[in-house]
Amino acid sequence: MNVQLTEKIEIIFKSTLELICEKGFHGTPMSQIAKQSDVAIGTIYHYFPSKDNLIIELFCYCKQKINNYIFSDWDSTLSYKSRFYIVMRKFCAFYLENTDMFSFMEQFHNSPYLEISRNSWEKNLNEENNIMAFLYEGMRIAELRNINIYILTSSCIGVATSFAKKVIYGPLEFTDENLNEMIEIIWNGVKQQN
Amino acid sequence: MNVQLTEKIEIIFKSTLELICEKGFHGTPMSQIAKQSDVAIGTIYHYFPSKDNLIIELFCYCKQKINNYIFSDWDSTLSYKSRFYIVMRKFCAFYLENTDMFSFMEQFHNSPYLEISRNSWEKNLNEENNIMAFLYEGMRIAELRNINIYILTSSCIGVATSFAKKVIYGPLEFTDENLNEMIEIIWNGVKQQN
Amino acid sequence: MNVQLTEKIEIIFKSTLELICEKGFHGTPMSQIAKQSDVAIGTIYHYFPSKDNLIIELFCYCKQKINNYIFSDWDSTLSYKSRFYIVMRKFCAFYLENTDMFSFMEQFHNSPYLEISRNSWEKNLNEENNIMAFLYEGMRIAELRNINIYILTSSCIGVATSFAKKVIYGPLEFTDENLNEMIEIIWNGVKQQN
Amino acid sequence: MNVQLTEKIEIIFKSTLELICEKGFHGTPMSQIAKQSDVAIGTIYHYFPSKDNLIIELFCYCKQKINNYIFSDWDSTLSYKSRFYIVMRKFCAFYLENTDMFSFMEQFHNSPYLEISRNSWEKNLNEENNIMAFLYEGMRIAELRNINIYILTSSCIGVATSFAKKVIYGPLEFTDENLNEMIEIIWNGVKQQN
DNA sequence: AATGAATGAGGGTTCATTCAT
DNA sequence: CATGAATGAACCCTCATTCAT
Repeated sequence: MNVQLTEKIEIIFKSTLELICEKGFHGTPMSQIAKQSDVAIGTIYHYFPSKDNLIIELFCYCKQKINNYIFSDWDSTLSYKSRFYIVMRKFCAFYLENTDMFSFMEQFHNSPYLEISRNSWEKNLNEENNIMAFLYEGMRIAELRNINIYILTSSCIGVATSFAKKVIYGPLEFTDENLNEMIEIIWNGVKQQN
Repeated sequence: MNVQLTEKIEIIFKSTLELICEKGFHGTPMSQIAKQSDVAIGTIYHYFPSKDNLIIELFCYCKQKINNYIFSDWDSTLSYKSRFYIVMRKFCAFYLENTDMFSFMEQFHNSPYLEISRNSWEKNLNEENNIMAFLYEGMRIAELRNINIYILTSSCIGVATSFAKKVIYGPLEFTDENLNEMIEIIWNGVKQQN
Repeated sequence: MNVQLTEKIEIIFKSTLELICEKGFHGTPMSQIAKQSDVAIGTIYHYFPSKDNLIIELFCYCKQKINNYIFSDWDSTLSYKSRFYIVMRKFCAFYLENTDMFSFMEQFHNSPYLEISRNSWEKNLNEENNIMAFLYEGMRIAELRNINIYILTSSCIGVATSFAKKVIYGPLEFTDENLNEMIEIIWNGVKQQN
Repeated sequence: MNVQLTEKIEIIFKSTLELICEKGFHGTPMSQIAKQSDVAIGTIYHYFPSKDNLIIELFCYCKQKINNYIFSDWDSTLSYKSRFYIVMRKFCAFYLENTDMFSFMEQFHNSPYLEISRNSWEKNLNEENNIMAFLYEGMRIAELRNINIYILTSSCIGVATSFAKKVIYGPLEFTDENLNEMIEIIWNGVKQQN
């Protein structure tokens, strides 16, 4: 992120998330963000040079949020499998407690913004990178099968994301049982087969 | 689909896919679709009552296409596992040979269009439902673990989709080895554990 | 009128009247006139070179219709006053039985069409001219005050038109009593004062 | 009216009147109103949510204007007949000095706008209501014949309107003599007959 | 005579952005 | 810092008209 996180900016972020979740990127004009945030349009432009920039900064903000959430209270004494379950569970939990962010992130990931803004966030740490590091570790200590890291990351995140989407939009309940089932599937798939 | 598939409409679909893939929904004005299709704007509106409708019809068209692709040449004498691999492989192959459609479908699935248009396509057969039927069969004949169908479908499709995305945008090569690796992960996750 | 009055043309006129009455000139596209008339757009253009022309011809058609209606069954043996009442009564009756035409004529009279098309209809006989002749006669035989003919015509038609409008859109009932009251007002105003 | 009457809005109103008078509602695009007003299109939309709304507000504005004009300098010590002549004379004078408004009002009264917008203006005082009150008074003090109020109002306004139209478009001169003649006609029609 | 698919200029409207206050 | 009136390019869409059949 390139903006200081003042209270006003957090309000703008929050309003933007709500509106984009409900109406999509292009159903969310700056004028409405201003109104919902209870600031003038000019004020938003004081902090963000453009709408695109606001959205990209918001993306970075969300990445940071989930990243912090997943890897807070990290207990490296736990078994790898336990930590794997925790990571996956927290990934889902975060987005299911912050469906606005989930909706936003999914829209962002599937929009031209992603490529336009790659430079802005790629170097930063992000949840995927940290998860990547965690998965590398799993391979190194032979808890995970030794395969292409991108297959590994995309599999874990892909399943978790699909799961979250089914819960949010679809007919899947967010129960411990369902969550564990899902994680088990992917764990069984990626763990070192004996 | 509610439109007859004439040659003109296929051209409009093709142009729309190309443009949306490159520029996104909202970077693709009707005027450009018309130009790329070499028809007048009015002609598009002769077939589709609105841009939204064009996009929704295109979605249905794509669903039908991939569906036909996956389940053509279906050989029910093969083992379930073999057929599972084929379904997954074809799913990926289709989208990697039709990256325009992939990009479009992903954008669509993560946009307000999905809910707006649910009625238009839900009753139709679609690839997910057929895959769903195939997964149901797997559970019935005890080749797959007996779990919530939505966890099952979203896992399979989620992983395959992530895989395709990594190939298209990212650093993953579309080799048989990588493809098999990916399918193996999910197969190991969902197959009946003995 | 410059078109032969075939059955098809009468249907087109009828549809046009209905639509314009309900939606106004510009809420009535040629495509809808075609649909309502159950003919192809091209067919309308076969008979009328343009929409403007259709509307102007329709205007002439309506003028002729009311003209014929008012001056049919003309009994020149009646007293002038009786005939005055008859003319006024028939004027109102026609439009109240043909509110589509009334709405159309009023819109037409207050639109740029009127001037554009003046040449097309001015030379033709029309109800106003006949009424004008009738009022001239009234002055000549000293039944009416001897005043500017345009004040006379516009007064008679102005009152009758306002009356009809109040009946159609407003809170006035079309009873013999009200009708006579209205005619009496204008008759008292224009008759030769003794 | 629902808009504050700033200088800018008055310019927009004035430009709109001029254009609509010359070209009609539908020959007057927003782009031309903007150009004639020397503001950007967006500025008009800043004050009026739509073209329809602009036209309806303009209607209310005109009603207020003529109302104020007719009933300013009201001298209740004058005889009823004198005041009747003044009201009628002012009604005509206003529209003949403001032919743009006359043309606009007539178009409006004969368009679907009238019904669409009835709610917007019906509760407000308006010239017709005040004229109505004045005519009620005339009946109460036995200066006017005791008849249906709607016949009364529509007669007075109908004649005056026809008169103004003949002056503006037709071959009638706006002289005191013609004006008085017209008013006399209607006065003779509505006054208490002795 | 009759059809209706095709055209594209032109309309109403939106909304990211600017800038004077 | 904050405001929000003003801007105008660009969008979606309409509809009178044409013309090949």
